[in-house]
Amino acid sequence: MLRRHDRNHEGVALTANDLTQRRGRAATIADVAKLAGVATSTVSRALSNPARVNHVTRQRIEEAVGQLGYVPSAQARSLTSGRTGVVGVLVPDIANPFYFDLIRGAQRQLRAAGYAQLLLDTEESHEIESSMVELMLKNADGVVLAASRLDDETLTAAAARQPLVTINRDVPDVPTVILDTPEGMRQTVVHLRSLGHTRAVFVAGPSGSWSSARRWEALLAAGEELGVEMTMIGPWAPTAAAGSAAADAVIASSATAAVVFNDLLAIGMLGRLQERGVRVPLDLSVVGCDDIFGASFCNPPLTTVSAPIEEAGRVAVTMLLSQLGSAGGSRSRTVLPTYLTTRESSGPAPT
Amino acid sequence: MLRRHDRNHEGVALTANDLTQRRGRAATIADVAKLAGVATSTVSRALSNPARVNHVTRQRIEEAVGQLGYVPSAQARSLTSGRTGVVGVLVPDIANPFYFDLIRGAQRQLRAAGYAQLLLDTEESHEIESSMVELMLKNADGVVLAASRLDDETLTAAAARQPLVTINRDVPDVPTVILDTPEGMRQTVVHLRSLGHTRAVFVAGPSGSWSSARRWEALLAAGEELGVEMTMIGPWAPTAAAGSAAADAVIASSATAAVVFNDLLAIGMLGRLQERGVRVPLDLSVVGCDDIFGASFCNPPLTTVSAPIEEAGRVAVTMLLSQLGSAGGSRSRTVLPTYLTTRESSGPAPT
DNA sequence: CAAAGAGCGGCAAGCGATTGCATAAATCGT
DNA sequence: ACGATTTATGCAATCGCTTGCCGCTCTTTG
Repeated sequence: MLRRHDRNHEGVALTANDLTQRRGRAATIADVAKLAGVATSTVSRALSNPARVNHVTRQRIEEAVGQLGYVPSAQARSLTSGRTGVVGVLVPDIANPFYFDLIRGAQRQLRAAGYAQLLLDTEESHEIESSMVELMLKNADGVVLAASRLDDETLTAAAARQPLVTINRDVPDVPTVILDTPEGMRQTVVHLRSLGHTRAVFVAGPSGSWSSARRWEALLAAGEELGVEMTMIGPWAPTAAAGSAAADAVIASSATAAVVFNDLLAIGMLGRLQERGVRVPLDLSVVGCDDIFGASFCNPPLTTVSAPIEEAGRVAVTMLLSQLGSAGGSRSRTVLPTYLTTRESSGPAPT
Repeated sequence: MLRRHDRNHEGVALTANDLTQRRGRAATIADVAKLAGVATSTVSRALSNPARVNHVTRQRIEEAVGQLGYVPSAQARSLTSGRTGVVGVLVPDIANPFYFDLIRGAQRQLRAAGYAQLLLDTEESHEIESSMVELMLKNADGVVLAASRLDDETLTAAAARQPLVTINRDVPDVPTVILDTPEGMRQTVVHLRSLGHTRAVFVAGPSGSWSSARRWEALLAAGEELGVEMTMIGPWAPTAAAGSAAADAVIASSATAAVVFNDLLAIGMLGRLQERGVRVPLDLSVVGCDDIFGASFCNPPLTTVSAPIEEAGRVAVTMLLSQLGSAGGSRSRTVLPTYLTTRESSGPAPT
């Protein structure tokens, strides 16, 4: 009894003190323990495993937590638990709308699972990406790599050391979610052919891009099969600004249709084409890829290969989390379908 | 001599062992120390304060680091140092293009200073935002709050406890960067008046939005001064989807011009207006706000109030970092200018 | 040549939490 | 009524790293 009384007494004293915001640092678990008159271990348990602690004690602790505005330090916690509660999401360029939806999808899923998203921009750089992946090894529970620039071995090695999922990058032994743009590309060629086009040009993305290479392959194959002569120009950076240069190059070619690496580039081209007096789709058909924000309301609205980007982000995270939970052994390759969305930037080939 | 030899010997043995990736967990500072034959403290210093360690020793340590692929744990490091190297950036909706540039600006500046960006989506929710701010208190070195939904007291209290900068939210004692949209709004009214408009409607944003309220105030004042009758409709969510409903409401009004809370909403309206056969700008002028990605190439290109959003992100981070460095006492309120960018969605009032 | 530095490196005490083990009290079984 | 459980809590080690303080070895210096 006496002891209990003492505790309360002490508690009251502390309360007054602490409610003035304890000049200095934030409350620690020790402060809570002292206020509640228990050991830190009890506080810890009350918070993470309530069943292990007596009803009354827990209540006292909760009250103390409230009074002090105590928030456990994720840092300290992760030190012992080994888990950080953070997942790194690496994208080549946050400003690219393509990644917006991806980021959002990932964020949604992550939030739902109680994880925080550490968003990192690799600035399209191999080196930055590499060092960031290295960093995440110790400082995140897992990594989602969108459109990685790393080579196969590095990727495989990284995946062996930590939970990792790539998006749009297919390497053996590395879990991945793929947007099946080749199928979309095939549909594109079918579409163009049916409109009478026989000479088309592929406006390529960055030279290191896995996606760009895949798209070109698919285009080439479909073109051969369907009788559309495909040529490639590029590479270009996947930005609207690069679109101007690309537009000029397309005009210089003799193609009647341009299949563009992605919508950003395509939208950039649209502006320049208008400047140069090229009417889309009358003089030239333009098909983009990704169906990003903006593709539906640009002028003219862009025919493009639609991809379930947000879903890709969600799925990637889900795969990652399943890796985290059960040690390995879940599906490790997901292919998401894409399809052509025809809008007004494609039309009959000029005669 | 003998001791030194022993160390080397031990080192060699370890090397062979460790190069096989030490089945199990990643290398710690202790592993490096052992391999290099020094104490952990020396390794720590070699890494964070090279001058404090002998040239030769340092080299040996660096070699060990390389062999083991050692990466310091940010968690453990932040435990002692108190700094996490992370800055939380809270935005209401990552999928809103307005925030893209802001995020990018913040990211750039953060990277340059060696910080990581923890991007959090508050989903336009007061509660989520509040709990996230609380979380950041312990788990980040500072917070950037974009378009906060929190009330003044909460914000003031939070700012008193941790480095914090708001964007587009002006509260006494809270460092902030403001996009001076009222000035842009004034310019908008001048522009519309000069085109002959005398009845305009303001399409309001979310009800809790500080920015929306400021814009309306400015519009009202300028309207009164310049002889433009302003009315307000709304509120609407700041999304393209909400634009349809807003468009219908605008059509129902008798206004000849609509000033829209932001571009997302405005772009959404454009589509619906076209559907309803309302020609922009012939029948109705539309002015947006923010000049986001898409505003320049939608149909018609949007007249809008341009704001240096990316710069706002950069400035916010800079202010935050200066708070972190020198304990307080730097400029705490930055106003960034905005101006009207006229494109094709505004024109003479219908007669 | 002894005293005083300067340069280097080690020891050990934390940082804030988690957790296996131990202990004490309460409950149970027979 | 007493040993066996069960329940509730405390103790202390530990996670990986930083840092103040101490001590040893050489140089300088008067």
